[in-house]
Amino acid sequence: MSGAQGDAACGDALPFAARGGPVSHALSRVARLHRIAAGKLLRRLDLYPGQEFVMMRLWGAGPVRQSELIRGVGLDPSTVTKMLQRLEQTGHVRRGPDPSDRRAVLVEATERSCSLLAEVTAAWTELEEWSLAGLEPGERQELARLLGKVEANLCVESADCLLDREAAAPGHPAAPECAAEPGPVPG
Amino acid sequence: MSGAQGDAACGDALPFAARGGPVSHALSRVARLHRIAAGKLLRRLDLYPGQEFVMMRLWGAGPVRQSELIRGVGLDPSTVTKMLQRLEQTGHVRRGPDPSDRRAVLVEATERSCSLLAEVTAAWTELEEWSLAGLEPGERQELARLLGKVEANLCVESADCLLDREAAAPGHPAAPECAAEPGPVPG
DNA sequence: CATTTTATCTTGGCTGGCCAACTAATGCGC
DNA sequence: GCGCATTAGTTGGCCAGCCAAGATAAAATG
Repeated sequence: MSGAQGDAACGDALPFAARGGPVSHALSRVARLHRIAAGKLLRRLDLYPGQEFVMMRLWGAGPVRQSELIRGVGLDPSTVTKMLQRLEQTGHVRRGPDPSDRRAVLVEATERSCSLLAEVTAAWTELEEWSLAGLEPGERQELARLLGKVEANLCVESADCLLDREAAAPGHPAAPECAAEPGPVPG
Repeated sequence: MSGAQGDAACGDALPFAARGGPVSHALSRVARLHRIAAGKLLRRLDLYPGQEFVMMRLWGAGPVRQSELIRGVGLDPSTVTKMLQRLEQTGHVRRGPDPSDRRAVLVEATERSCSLLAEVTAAWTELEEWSLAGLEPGERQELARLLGKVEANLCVESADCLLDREAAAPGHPAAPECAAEPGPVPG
């Protein structure tokens, strides 16, 4: 500090929301709050925010190539690698080599993790309902639609985005619980 | 892996978008893409995504108490501390003790950083326009409104959110460039 | 005045997430 | 067969961001 340089109030206090763009700014804040809320819900499930997306991809699918998983969640490969290392360490995930391609890695959810499926789904539902409280069905749909357009816009440049991966695939009833064949778990 | 344990496909492949909630999921993806896009724009300005918000608070204000800054951006104090340490190291920010309260720290933008104001503002505008391409004015407004509602919803529980901090503060014309009076710096 | 409470940072530790650079295995072309 | 590009994953480095715990200084309280 030491005063010798004079302060640097460049221009004075704009309303803040008026510079740049209200939507971008609101988006950042909402996303942060949303993530924090998700974190609180996931905490008791021994999951960190972000891991849910990976697990959701694994539940409901058998062993999956890591590359496919990466494409699915749309994150950086290194991010997924580290996340999987942690998920493996916490026992939510099992990894192994792919016999048909020795550089690939197969990933699958552990049986233990299956017990979380329902809870994570519930948490998501709760969070969704929470976030959208007071919004009418039409508004929710509109919000989803607008977010979709924004995502499409941002996608064009970002290069690595999913977009239209499961847009099709209509209503599976699908048991929310771990309904799959339990498969013999050797003692 | 080794197949001996039986796979753990809990339930089968839901449409994914159908579980939890489409908005929450879309929100996460959009936020991520948005942040990446912001990062690309900020990169050349020697800023990392997130720092913009802090700098925006500093530009347009003289020396600010760190605690006030923290309240303003709504982040964790430790986050802001570290961010400021880096911003100080990169010369964007200057910090010094508050003579009137020796545990407080005063923060201000450096003159050097002032040259970024316009560029950051431009980047935000560009990003905003980019994200919202193809959306009509009505849609943009609607999106902002809906995001606002969601933020309000998430705010109630999050405890540390801003919301209505500068809702007041009417139109400062305010030069977008470093216009401020050089003013005496304490110390 | 002494004690306790509160406010203001700071540090350490951990995750998510990115990029850049690297290894290893597969494929393709010659 | 040999060599080169592509693909798959990993590692290291860095930053944002959180929480929990600690150090100081100010304020409240006895």
